[in-house]
Amino acid sequence: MVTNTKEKAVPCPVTGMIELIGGKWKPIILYCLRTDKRRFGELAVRIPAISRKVLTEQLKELEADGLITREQFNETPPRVEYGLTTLGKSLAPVLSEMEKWGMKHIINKKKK
Amino acid sequence: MVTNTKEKAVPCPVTGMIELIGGKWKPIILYCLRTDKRRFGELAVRIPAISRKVLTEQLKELEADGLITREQFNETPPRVEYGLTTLGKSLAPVLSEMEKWGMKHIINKKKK
DNA sequence: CGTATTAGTTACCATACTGTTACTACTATT
DNA sequence: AATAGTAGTAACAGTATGGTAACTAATACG
Repeated sequence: MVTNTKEKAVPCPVTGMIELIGGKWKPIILYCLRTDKRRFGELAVRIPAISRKVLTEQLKELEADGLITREQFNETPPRVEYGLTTLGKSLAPVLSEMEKWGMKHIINKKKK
Repeated sequence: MVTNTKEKAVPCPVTGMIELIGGKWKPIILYCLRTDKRRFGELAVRIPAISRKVLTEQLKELEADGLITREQFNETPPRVEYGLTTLGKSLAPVLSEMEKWGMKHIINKKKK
């Protein structure tokens, strides 16, 4: 975004943020991981609307962007745990504000 | 999102929020309107990467969702001003957190 | 032996999203 | 008379995103 039309374009911090977590699912996945590490199957249960394929893709992207960690245990059946990196944890205030807003303006309205 | 796997699915506040402002452009548009009302052309200049068609669409959706107002002046050449509604203004803390995060973790990293 | 479990992958398809180009109406300016 | 400016719209095209179903490996259980 250009913040001053008379000067050069300035990279917008909001734009940069959207590029990282802008997907339909990423904020939800991060929100789901905010307190604990979770296994792939756990995430799938907690976010029922997402397909496993898309969940895999989103997790890969989040890992590539350094927001989450992936820990694989070579057991049978296999076990994988996802958790937040320091960078991922630093998103907490953002997610928390989103949660607050959603609680106030969406959840309450639906009850009417 | 299901917040407790043993009970029924609970609507996730983050999910609801994403549905409203989850697009690639909506947070940026709202961020752009956070301080002042702006004309269509102004928005187009400040967000150069968006096409006019998509800008029109996104503005319509935001208006339909009650987040922004549209004021049309029947002059020649025509003038239209967009601004935030009370609901739109209530998003300020969310956008502000996004801005802070972006400043810290994206803008600074690019300078390296 | 047949089935269940976990965390995926692969192939294929449908829809959503985004972009480009050209066009509108009306007036002021050159 | 031609051009510029505003805020779009219409038609069309391409890309991105998301979904389904079938399949994998290794072991445990009945």
